[in-house]
Amino acid sequence: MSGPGRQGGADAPEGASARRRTRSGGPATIYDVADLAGVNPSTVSRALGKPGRVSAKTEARIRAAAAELDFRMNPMARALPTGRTNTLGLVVADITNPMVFGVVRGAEQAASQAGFTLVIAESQESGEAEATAIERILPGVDGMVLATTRLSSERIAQLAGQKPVVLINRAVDGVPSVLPDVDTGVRDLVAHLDELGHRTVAFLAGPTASWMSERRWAALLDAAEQRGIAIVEIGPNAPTIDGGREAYRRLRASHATAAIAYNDLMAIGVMQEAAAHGVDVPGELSVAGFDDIFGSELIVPALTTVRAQLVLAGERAVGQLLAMVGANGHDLPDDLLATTLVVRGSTGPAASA
Amino acid sequence: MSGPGRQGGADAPEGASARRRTRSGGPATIYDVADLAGVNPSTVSRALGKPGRVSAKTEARIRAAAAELDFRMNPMARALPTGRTNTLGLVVADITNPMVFGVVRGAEQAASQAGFTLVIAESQESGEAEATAIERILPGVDGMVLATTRLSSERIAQLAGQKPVVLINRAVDGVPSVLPDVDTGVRDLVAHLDELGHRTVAFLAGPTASWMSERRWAALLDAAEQRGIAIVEIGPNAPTIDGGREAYRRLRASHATAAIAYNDLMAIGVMQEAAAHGVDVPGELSVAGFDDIFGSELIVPALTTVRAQLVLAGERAVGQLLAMVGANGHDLPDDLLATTLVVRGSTGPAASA
DNA sequence: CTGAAAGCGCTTACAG
DNA sequence: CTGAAAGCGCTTACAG
Repeated sequence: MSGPGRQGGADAPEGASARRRTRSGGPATIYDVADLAGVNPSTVSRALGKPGRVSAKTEARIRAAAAELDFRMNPMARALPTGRTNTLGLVVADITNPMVFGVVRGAEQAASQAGFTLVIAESQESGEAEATAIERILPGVDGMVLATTRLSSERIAQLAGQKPVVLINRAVDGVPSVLPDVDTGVRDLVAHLDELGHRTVAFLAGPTASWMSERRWAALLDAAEQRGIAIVEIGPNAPTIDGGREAYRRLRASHATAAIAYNDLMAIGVMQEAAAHGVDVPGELSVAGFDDIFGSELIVPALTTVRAQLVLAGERAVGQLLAMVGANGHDLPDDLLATTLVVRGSTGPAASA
Repeated sequence: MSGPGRQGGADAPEGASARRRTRSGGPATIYDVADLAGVNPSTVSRALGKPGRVSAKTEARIRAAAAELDFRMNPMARALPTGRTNTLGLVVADITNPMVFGVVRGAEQAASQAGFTLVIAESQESGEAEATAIERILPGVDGMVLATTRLSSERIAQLAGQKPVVLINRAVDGVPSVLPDVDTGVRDLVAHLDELGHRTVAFLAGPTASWMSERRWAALLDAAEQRGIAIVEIGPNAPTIDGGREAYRRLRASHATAAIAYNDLMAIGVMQEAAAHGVDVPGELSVAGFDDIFGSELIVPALTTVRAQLVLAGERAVGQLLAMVGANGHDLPDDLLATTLVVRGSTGPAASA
């Protein structure tokens, strides 16, 4: 009634007029394009598939016909004979964890830039759910990146035997992975606490199945030993704000003057619980985390943390994957991702014992 | 060397022994299953496709064979004859905006619960990029949800003509959408500010193409007029922390005693800039936002905001979509999603003029 | 450079 | 209830 549209007459959108010339009335296929261009369907396939395998003028005619018909290659049909779907899978533990945002963004960008589609699945921190999600996604992808997976090494190796797999924050023999340089960041963090006079610190571990939690713990153990600092591990805990809150009591019972949480979410939980108990951070308790997620800078005091390059991790992981599926000639650096200690307000001089 | 595995002998994993019985050496197909079960491939298809169309004993035999061969239906092959991919698309403006996390999670859960795969694409706040992303994703999905799209209504209507489309935070004639009850939340927020004595407030708008920014502004205009409160719109602005920071100067120039930002991210930016200028929130300036994202509660003072039900929005959107593609019998409520004013520390009595 | 044919792994009328 | 056949929209040797 009001405004243009609805008419569908002379100036109808391309889509509408294009549809008329179609065999089935549905979207155009290479047969429709072939008809319009006056060539064999196989020639259309070649012209649109890889460039330069068809004479320039034929290709031009075909492209014109394709444009006119608003032709779009059917990815399912293409996948059948080739076995390649042009789709990559990304499975993350908890899509709600700010830590994964960076990974997802990096992965999505790298994938779409290469003309690949990204399918995403969430494991919800459960090995069961993760296995199911992978099962569902596997047949439709050319490869997948597993970020902070909770799967067993055996299962991962088995998956990697079926399709290209790249790991983020997890190492398994024979499976490529993108890993941060944990040691450097941890060493800096422990040095920082040492300088502040902390003699006993606690590590609030993540979930049992978290490889990265163990990795961080191992690095902390080394660094603390070297400096003669007492260190204890408390956990396992859920890698969430609530997990941090729940660990608070045991943390205080340990009499540690500084807490290092498996990730920023847990560190934030500890700070909230401290505030609820009237315990000053960093006056009475220093708190540090890992990752530097959105929010770590907002909380007061702002959180001291070991920053990870999450977007880069996502990018590199799909870069690797693309190389493995033969879709990419990029040179792939396989060094560890640098890690940075970001000192903010949540760490301070050790409370006098 | 160390530990089990590598042998591939008698106790080899299912996958390995299964692969032997396969025609091509690759993954099993229905033909392999048919051979093993001694039936026609079409019977395998029926048995595994829809239940109860094959005799119980045949079905049992087929399932056993399928399990033995570790058979997984090839989704591409299935999609070709049926035209259905069992995949849904989700396109979001900025995957890095905490506001989308909830949507993604809700969508992913609803989709996977229905046995659907979720493909995700990011438009990066650009209509161009969004169009490209949609183009790339469209042929492979049964339908898509567009969250906070920047596309024109015409383009959206056209898309909706090709495949099922459900909108989140956007209304277009004839296209189903999941929308929050903006008016209620806004009314409560304005009442709250009125009670605190604010006589002039500013709205920091989002991007030009944001339907929701206009919607919120319209509701604010109504509510402010009714209460005789002066209101001005400042913008457009990027819907980010930086966007909020950049709007700060114009905000202060307006002499408004309270700022309502298009979203929480912008509100946080305003608060950061206020802090940088030594302006006390809420003593000298009240600030409020929309959505209640992760982080709004962490910042100090905590942010007063109009909470949206993001996870629910994601769930409902794919619920709708599933119904449209005929994959779901759920009854679909189409009421507006309730909105809640969450009063926290960032709003207080109006600074005396 | 281009055509004609076979095949990718399923589904679905059509018979029986 | 089950088989045999055709077809979904592409790609890719194989000829010419």
